[in-house]
Amino acid sequence: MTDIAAKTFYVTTPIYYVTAAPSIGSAYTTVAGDVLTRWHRQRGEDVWYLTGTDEHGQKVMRAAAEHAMSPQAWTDHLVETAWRPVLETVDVANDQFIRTTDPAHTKQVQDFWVRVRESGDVYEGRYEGPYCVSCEEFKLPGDLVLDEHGVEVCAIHLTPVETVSESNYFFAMSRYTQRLLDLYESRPEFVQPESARNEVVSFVKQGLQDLSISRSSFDWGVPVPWDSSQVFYVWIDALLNYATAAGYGTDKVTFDRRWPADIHLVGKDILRFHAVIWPAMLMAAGVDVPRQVFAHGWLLVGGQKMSKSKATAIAPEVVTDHFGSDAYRYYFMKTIAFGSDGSFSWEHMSAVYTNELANGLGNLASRVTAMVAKYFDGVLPAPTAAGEAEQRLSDALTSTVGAAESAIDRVAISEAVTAVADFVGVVNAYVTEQQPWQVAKDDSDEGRARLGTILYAAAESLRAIAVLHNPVMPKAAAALWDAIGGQTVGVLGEQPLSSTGRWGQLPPGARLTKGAALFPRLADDAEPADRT
RNA sequence: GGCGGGGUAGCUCAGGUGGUCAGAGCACACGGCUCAUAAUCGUGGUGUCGCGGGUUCAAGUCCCGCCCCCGCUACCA
Repeated sequence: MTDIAAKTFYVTTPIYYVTAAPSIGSAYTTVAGDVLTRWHRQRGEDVWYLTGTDEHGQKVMRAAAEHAMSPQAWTDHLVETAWRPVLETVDVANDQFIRTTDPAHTKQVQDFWVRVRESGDVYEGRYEGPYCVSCEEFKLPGDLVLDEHGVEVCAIHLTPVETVSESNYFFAMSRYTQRLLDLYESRPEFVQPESARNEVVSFVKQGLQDLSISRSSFDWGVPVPWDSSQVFYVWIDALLNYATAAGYGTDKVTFDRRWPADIHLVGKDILRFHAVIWPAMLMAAGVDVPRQVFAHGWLLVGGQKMSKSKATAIAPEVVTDHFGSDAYRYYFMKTIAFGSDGSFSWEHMSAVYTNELANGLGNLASRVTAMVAKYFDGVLPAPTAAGEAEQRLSDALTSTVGAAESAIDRVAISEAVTAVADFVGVVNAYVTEQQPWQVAKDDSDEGRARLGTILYAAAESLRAIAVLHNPVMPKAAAALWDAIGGQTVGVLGEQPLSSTGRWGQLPPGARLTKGAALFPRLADDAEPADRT
């Protein structure tokens, strides 16, 4: 990790829009990024994990007004009471938290666009669209409904909309249509998964229009430096966070090392901004585009997309209060194929917790440490009588590590977690088949040797499981590491994943302790009535 | 309307290029074991693979038509 030449890995979450508090959906994205972060970090890479908040724009202004607060006071409040705390709720180890209201960011946004303007890709034009006088804002086609006379009216006020135009600055994005198509073509991994890539390509193939990048109808945004009557359109400011956070324009050495970002994790609702507008902006400024934009799916609750307006949004702490952060992370990472939509239900989560964590991993750790305590006074015996069964176990571990590592490389997080979970099952079966409690009845040297070998193999397997699960369940992995005397091997977080499969790392003589249950059985599995 | 994804066991889902592809996990049933968090291990699946045609010796797997669900089809984020 101190190797200066270590491979770098820069991963980002979206900058979350602070109109409300985080739900399990945003925490899902953040956890995914955290798992990738911890995984790559444990490979010895120089990882940087960025998350943060998007705080400008009309909607934030409006949300603030509804709470009788200034936009700045509102975002300060929400960031400090909700968005930063949720990182702890789901146990995320980000390196940086950027707010788009940070002066360091806004300054670079301005410089960036001055540069693009000087290169000739920004021009003044007029934005024209349907405008509702009562709402005092431009409307989108979807915001309009037809009245009984077939006239388009504002869906809120049911009054006719006017066609209004305002003077804005435009980014000549249309010039980048072909370069973007070339990008998607030459680097298929740029947008993933495949379904997301298809949508982006078909969208861009229609031909891109230029993008209005400033607004003059409100002032909660980054001021346009060459025209004080305008602020930048929120996305045009927000997307730049990924670069400004990495030192764009301020710290060349750092920026050159981190950029381009290895992966931007985004929900599929904001895919286009990241896969079309963002690379076009970077091209215009002569900056490398990121290596990958990965769109994950929706969290479905009761078969429907979770939604705040439908009151189906669930606060992460409602789940973690009951199941804990490790189980939260495990559940979402393992049961949902990353990139696909996924179902969440309290019942399913309870089942997964009980079967896989309490009865599976937790109980395995419990039975192994209990037997080492019972038969060897807590001191790990040497494996002096290893045979075919141990070889098979060791082989299973090797293939588990290989499968998990390759899955992470494909951002197939659930496959990686599943591989490790399956190995837990293999170890449980090994213990049951070897029947150490029967072997323990044999007091001969051979019997003792065999018993010691079985328990060693089981403990050594737990060692690997702790290392492999560490990126996903840091707290439980640490507790397990502690229980098997892992400190005799080293610091858990510094165990290289690549060599986890090397058998025999836990030294005989290590002290094992049966501590508290890793995942206690949960008595009351009823879903809290108030989930928001 | 166009484009893309999907409709497979009670539930959640796997099933490139057609022939052990009719599967996994959960749930359920039975059996074993007793070290362990009443945990664990083993065994058990006769499902019209959305509907109707077609191609083929052989089709969830290819072709045609149809039904249903979801996403995208640009400046809310």
